[in-house]
Amino acid sequence: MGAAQETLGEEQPWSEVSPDAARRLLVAAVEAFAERGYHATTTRDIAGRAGMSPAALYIHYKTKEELLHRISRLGHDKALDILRTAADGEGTAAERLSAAVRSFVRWHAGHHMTARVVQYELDALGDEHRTEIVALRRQSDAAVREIINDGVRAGEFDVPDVPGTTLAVLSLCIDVARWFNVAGRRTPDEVGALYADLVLRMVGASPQA
Amino acid sequence: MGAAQETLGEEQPWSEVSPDAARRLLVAAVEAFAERGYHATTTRDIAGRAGMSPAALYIHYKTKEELLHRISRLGHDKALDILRTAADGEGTAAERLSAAVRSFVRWHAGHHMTARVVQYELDALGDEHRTEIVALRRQSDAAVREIINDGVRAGEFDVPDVPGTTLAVLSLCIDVARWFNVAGRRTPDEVGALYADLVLRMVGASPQA
DNA sequence: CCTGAAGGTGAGCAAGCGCTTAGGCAAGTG
DNA sequence: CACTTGCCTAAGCGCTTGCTCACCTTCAGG
Repeated sequence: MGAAQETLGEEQPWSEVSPDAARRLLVAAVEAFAERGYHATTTRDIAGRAGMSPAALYIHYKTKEELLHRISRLGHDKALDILRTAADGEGTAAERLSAAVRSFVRWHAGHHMTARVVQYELDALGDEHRTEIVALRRQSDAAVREIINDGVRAGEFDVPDVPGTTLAVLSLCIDVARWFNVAGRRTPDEVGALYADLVLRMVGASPQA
Repeated sequence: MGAAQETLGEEQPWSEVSPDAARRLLVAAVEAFAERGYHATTTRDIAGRAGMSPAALYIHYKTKEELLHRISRLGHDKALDILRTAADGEGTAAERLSAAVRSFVRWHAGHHMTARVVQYELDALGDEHRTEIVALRRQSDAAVREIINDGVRAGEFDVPDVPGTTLAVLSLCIDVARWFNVAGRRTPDEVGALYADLVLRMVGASPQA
């Protein structure tokens, strides 16, 4: 029940965050936000999980909202990077779409705590921070739509409604963060494989691309 | 920005809730919870939207959590009713699955405020109330799995992983409540039709069932 | 050995929270 | 008429919240 066990699925070291105390606070915040939601989490809880006094938080972050923003920004950067890598990769549209869904889903399952905060606490952000993040999300949407459009143009896919299908594919992947449970029966890899297959069916790709 | 405009998409009268003051409070709570989340909503806000003093809330509901529970219970009852009606209906498995997805999605889009509260504020419930609601959700899962199993048995569907696909179908539909926007380009009917088609593809039904 | 920056603490403030209480008013009943 | 009942409010209690402030410790550089 402690932080250590809960974090097993999240081997990511958040290595880009320094100094060490700031990273420990950020990791603690991810856990707390994921478990109870942003608004139900107190700054005392975050500081306590990081083994510090409540005041220590404000040495490294101006406000509680800035902590959320940092998490959201890093998470969206990572998510967008995953999708762009797949979109810009080699291979047929089906192969790239499959790879995109597989790695995107694997990230959402393997880092489901981070992903939950990233995907479901968007409107806890302040106005400026939210518009910044929304811009990143539009880029994610564009990356997926790009692959699907390629597939349609190449005759690989049969998609009557490209924007709608793009939305559905992303929605399907994102919602993994809501239901995925480390104690469940499926590994992130298995869910990724299942979802890649389902998405190829959604776009009408010939089976087993 | 007032309550009236926001509620346009939700013509549902919550007719099962009486007396009138209790219903007004419940509608106000749905709006507030959907916009800001359960924890970020204050009892003063709810009472204010209903045109009452903060104390009036406690004449009709014991706690703020009881309000959430009532909303969640009514919403889950409605959602389960939609799925069971489709599952128990006439026609091929493809027709029943299509009808289930279409009406389930239409409800999530048309009542997206209620649905958002119902689907995304589950762990704000107290322990007892949550287990009660989780039981209802398992029944929803069973209803969808039943249709898919029927289709597989009849040779209509090609589904390698029935539990996983069931989960994905429900997940896809539920997430509509997160992104659907009344100001957006799509009507609930259009989203329902699109999603019914996508789901039939996911289960490998022959096109246009 | 002194100094100043960096990183931490304990105590606590102002504001806002969920919820309670005492009491008021209108309608229905003997 | 008196009295009860149902619904509502004004005031406010006890507590928690995000955040601040005065102060302490550690340690590198001159």
